[in-house]
Amino acid sequence: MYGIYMNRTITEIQRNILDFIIGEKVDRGIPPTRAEIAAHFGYKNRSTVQQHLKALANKGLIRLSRKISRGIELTLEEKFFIPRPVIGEVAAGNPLTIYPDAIDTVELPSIARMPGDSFLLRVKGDSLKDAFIFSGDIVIVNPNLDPRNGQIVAAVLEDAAVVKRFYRKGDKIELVSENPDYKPIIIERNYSKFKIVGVVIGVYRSMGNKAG
Amino acid sequence: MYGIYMNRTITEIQRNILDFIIGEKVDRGIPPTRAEIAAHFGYKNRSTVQQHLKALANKGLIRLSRKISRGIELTLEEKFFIPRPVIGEVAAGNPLTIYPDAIDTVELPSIARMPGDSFLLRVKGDSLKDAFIFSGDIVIVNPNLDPRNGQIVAAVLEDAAVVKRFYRKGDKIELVSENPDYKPIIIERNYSKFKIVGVVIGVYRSMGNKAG
DNA sequence: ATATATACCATACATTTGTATGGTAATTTA
DNA sequence: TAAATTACCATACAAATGTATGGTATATAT
Repeated sequence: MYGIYMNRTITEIQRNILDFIIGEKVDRGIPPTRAEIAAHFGYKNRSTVQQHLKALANKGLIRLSRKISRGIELTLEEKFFIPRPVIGEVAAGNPLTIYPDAIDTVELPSIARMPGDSFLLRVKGDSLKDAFIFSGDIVIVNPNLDPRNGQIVAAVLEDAAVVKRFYRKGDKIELVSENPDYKPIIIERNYSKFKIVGVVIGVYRSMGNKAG
Repeated sequence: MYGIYMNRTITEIQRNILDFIIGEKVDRGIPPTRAEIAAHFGYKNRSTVQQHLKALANKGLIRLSRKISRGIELTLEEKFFIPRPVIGEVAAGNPLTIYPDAIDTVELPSIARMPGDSFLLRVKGDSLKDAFIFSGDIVIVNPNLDPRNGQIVAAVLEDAAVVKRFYRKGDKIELVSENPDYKPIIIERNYSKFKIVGVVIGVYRSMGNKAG
């Protein structure tokens, strides 16, 4: 509509720079300066970076606030959604296999700033429906927390992953579904093929276009 | 107003500066510089700001990255949660009044980066429970979208706010609860005290400590 | 009474930062 | 073939930035 035709394809170098900017925003909380980008990629001056940034801006992927340090805004998906890898699907009902690589990406709101080592899992199954977690929801898992009784955790059990409520009972660990259709999983103390992956600290559900 | 002297508590001025930093991070995506803070509060130089920042850093509320522009890190809640104002409570059941100021803050994951003009509402009531939105959930409202039939919207009706499913039927707009206990609200075409606030694009629920 | 925290001001300075201009070279597009 | 685009380089500069020092004044704590 507006005379300028936007070429949306970006080069590999531009892609790498964009990824670096996103990574810095996510991990450090602030976008990088030209100098920081140049240092990261080994450029000897900032002009090279500036040209790549202008290219990215022309293609509509970022917006540069003039004269503002670190003034790089992401315009991905109308500035609102950022693709995040979903590293696996996790059974709220019966265990499902975790895939070695990310199975998918989900468009989390740019709200969805993940801290360094947290990750996302998509829930399959309905065993947690009484905890208001449903099939298709994205759970945010923090691997740095020790689970307390009653919290919902993600755990790996024989190369499969589950999301269930956690209870420690003496020597044993009990993983309980909220849904009475599923029986608790009881893990003995010295069972080796079991590992708590992290604590579910949040649930996100996109309301997309679908009705409900 | 000069408060009670206490080493660990922060003063009102420090609180205001902290709020401004959080707001800038949330709204603009980047923390402010000393100069920007000074301009906002009417200080004539940056040294005043620097002293307040040092006070905040001494009290553990922020961390200052030396020589890094905009290098203000929030250390709230282990860097993971950021308080966001909840501008009102919204009835999924019957309308509730919107308060002139933020009624509360909710600790969204720092994941929770909101775009400039989107906002959060906490849902009260159970009229949307069949859409899996429950009392206490935080809905993310994008005011820049035009609602389509079947989408869940936030609307203001005579100074109260509701979250309901939207249907346009000829001249009328129908706001439907998922829960059959509540009757649809029907708005005539030229009814002036009605306004669509935005489309609910996501739901976030923190899993806190509680077992629920 | 003395030390400390708060709350502003002014001045100063070495770096950093965004930005511009101009150059070389390879590649892609029209 | 000509014109862009991409991908680097070097140099330059005004403005912005973090930071420090020192001053004045008030309020609080020991």
